[in-house]
Amino acid sequence: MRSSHLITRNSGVAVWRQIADQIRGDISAGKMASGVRMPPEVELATRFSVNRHTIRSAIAALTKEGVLRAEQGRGTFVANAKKLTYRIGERTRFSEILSTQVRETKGVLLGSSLEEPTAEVASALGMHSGMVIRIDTMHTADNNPISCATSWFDAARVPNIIEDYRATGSVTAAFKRAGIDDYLRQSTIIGARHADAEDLRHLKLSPGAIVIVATAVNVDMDGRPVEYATTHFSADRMEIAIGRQSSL
Amino acid sequence: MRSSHLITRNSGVAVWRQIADQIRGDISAGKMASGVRMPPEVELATRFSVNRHTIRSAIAALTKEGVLRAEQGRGTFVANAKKLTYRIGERTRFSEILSTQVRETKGVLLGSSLEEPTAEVASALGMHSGMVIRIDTMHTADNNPISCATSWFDAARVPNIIEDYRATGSVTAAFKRAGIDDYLRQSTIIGARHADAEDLRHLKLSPGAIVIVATAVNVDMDGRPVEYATTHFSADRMEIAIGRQSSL
DNA sequence: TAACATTTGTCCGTATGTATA
DNA sequence: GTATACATACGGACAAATGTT
Repeated sequence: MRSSHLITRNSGVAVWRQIADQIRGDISAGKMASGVRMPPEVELATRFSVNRHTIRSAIAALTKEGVLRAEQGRGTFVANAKKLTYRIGERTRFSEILSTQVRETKGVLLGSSLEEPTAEVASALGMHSGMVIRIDTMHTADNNPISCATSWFDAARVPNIIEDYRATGSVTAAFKRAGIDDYLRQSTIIGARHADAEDLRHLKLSPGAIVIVATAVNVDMDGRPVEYATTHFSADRMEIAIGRQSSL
Repeated sequence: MRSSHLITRNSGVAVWRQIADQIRGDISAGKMASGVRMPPEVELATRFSVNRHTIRSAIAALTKEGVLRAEQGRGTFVANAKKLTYRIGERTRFSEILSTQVRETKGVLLGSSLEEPTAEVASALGMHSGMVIRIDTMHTADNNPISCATSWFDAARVPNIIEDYRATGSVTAAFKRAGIDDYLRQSTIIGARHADAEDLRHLKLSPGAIVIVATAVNVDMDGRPVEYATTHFSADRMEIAIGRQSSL
């Protein structure tokens, strides 16, 4: 399809990192299945037209990330596997979406605060006065970190959301305790950027990694906004799907 | 909100490039309006905790990209502007989506071929036999490149798609000529990755840049697939929206 | 067992790029 | 602009582990 082993020099991005990014991309795009043996270092070196040591730097970085696994005398193998798919629709529930793809999902509360809403947050939540509760969370699938999020709620509407989330590890469950039995996804805006320092720490990524940023508004059954959230997904572990069915 | 002027060292990404990426991101996120004067170099240097020479390297790179504009004796100014929003729904038409945000959009045919479909393409188009036509296209908004795409079509269904696209610069218009008056977006899968060499060339990006990859299936009014396409958007110039209305 | 090819791991030195003072 | 320290990339040589003949 679309594969060019081209390296740009003097670009501020080290050659070993460009190669590592390309290999990681190929793996997470499914071009090399889990457990498959990589071509030997010398072959990769000629393919990318670089020194073997440069290939070794790239492999070392990917080994540290857990994407590859090198064995002396035998070769280097693909350790990681396929991407998860996060399907966005009217009913978007984190654990439900992934339940068919992984054994277990978990949500952890990283921090929280009661704060004055910014114009953006107030507008998204349709608020004219009052405070908002902000919670920072991190989510894992089968104990692999896949996303971290910041959510804002109207403090008057769900005053106990912090405690409820900590107890349940789920916004859906926390909403139920606050009397919000159901809610719908009103809008989602999707972008992508380099992972920042926080992303690197929470998602266990290495610098230069990419995160998909989804900014969403959830509304109750009367159409009133109840949650405004931005979620950062590791682009190597997750893709977003829209529409009725997968085409792949 | 979420802004850390944090730099990761020894990551394979030069500090000047990390700073350039961050400034470019801030600009396209709308944090600095078009035409605004940048803070002086010394201030940026203290803000990022780096040497002034390093800031100069970052600014030089962004000037070369056209994101900033340096004026003799006056200072450095933001040349570029806000992100465009690509709203995905049942009726997704490239030029219609952007018509309210830009003056003019254009589609250019980069290349085309008649080929044996891969399993992925055949499955997406619901084909069991026959050849597919592949076209590579590039799209601009007000003469700025914002996306490039590869599309596949059933050759038996739209045999003249290449000529028709070249003449009209639009899939919608080319479909009309083939008797397909209307079509709907069935599914979209969204991911993000580093720009490859082709992306860099077509979208005029610099290495390390990020592209949003949207893989879509369009169906005719009878629900039969008519187009399978993967589009690469520059993540700095575009974001994807889903749902009824923007929340921002 | 032994010899051999293959592949990863480690060491040397050298030139250039990056970042600081 | 100059000087210094470190990261990056290259070239070569050899050691260590593995599998095969």
